[in-house]
Amino acid sequence: MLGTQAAERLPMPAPTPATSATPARPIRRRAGRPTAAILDQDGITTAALELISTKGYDGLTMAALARSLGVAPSALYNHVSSKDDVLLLLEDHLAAMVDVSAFGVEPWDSAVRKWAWSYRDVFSEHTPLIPVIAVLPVANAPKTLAMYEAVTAGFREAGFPEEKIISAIVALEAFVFGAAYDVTAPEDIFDAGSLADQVPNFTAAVDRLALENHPRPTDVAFSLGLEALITGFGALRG
Amino acid sequence: MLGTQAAERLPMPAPTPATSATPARPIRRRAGRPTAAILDQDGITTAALELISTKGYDGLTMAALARSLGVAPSALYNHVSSKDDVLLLLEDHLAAMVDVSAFGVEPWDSAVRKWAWSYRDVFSEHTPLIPVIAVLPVANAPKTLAMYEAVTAGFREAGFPEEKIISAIVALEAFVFGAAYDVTAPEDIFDAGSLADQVPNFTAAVDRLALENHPRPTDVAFSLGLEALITGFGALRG
DNA sequence: ACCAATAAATGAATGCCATTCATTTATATT
DNA sequence: AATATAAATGAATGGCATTCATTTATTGGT
Repeated sequence: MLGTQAAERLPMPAPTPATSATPARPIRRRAGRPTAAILDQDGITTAALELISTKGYDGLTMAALARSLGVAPSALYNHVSSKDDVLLLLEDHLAAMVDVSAFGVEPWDSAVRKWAWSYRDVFSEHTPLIPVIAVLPVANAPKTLAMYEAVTAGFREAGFPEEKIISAIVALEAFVFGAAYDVTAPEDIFDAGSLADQVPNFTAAVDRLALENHPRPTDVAFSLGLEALITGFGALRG
Repeated sequence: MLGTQAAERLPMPAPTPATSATPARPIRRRAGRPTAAILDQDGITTAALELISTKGYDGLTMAALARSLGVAPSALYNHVSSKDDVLLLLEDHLAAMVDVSAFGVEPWDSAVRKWAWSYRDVFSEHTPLIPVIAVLPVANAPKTLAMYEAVTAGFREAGFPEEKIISAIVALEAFVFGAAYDVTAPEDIFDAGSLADQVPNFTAAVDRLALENHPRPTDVAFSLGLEALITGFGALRG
């Protein structure tokens, strides 16, 4: 789907008739306004996601992005103001993938649970966006705003005191973002190595957790914290 | 101009390692092993912190760091393997500033409270380190390890079930890191701007919180979440 | 139907960045 | 005394985001 969309935007033959069926890279297009616009923000977002999924965030450079779209790097700047702007587009796209469907339908606690888990899952694959989100005014991210609206409405309907709704969402979000980082941590992150004998309590606790043989320790920690937050916040409802 | 080191233009003498009697403004040092080593990891860490406090993390470049120490950029690589290595040194230095003194002295809940608040306060000034911490094996960070040891011991002494200690700490840490980002957010981050009428519940909740007129909304959210976590985890103690 | 303005592309800079490398030389080791 | 090592220098290297002058097809006004 991604490749298809990008390919459809490629002008087939402009100066020299191209015989190749799949001109993935080096079409030489002459400068000047093309018959139809090649780029737009949706296409850039889609191409960026595709690039990230294959090359990771290290591979997301303006040059690589332009190349995947069959365009010169400078052409991108007619549609985004900076690379941060691209990250903003990505963030808003991903916000729309977070599951808020249970709010107003299921009980408050299970709606929060679904939201938080999906929120964490979506952004654990995109942690480089988190520093951007933290500083991003929501006014520039309509889908993110829509997510907040759904969650806020769910809290209100559940009888949450109005003046605490935003604080509770912010706290849950903080936990979600931190937990998203935790997902990316290497398995042996808590291996103390040669210093193990200097931290006996810590080493024992790490070993003890390993004995439980959980498939994903990060999920255990997330569940533990999330349930505590849900229980604590649930008590605030009137 | 490119070749001449800018040490002469330094407005203030660089913080030099205690072991070095090197003049603050070396005019032109010839290549080769100096009488006494100019650089070491402590000096690099101190200079990096100073640089960050004046120029921010954007100003923390290997070139700027070298300049503040009065050496060539390449000299740094005799003492650190990469810029990420510098960030690691910073992280470990900061971990030692986190307050774990209450564990084993005060009741468990107030010890956790003090730890979490100071942890957040320390790293809210250093959020660019958070992505590094998340992937950093603790074996390379002795002071960080010492912090974990103190916290783990405190949990055990408080009667926390051994197999849940690490998960609880990980969850608390996730919340702390996320909250550290939140501290850096601009005040008007939740201003929906022209889209306000499309998100009435959200806008109302934001306005309602503003009515409370708290000095720092971020602190209200942090307190709300932290107290829920402390209450929830406290119930796990045997 | 012309003509000016605009939008959207090109490619060639620009300047910054982390990192590497050959070289130098004072000190430490044998 | 000879040699090895540690720690510095300065000159690349390659990658990066971004800017700018230029080109040209389309649009909108008269």
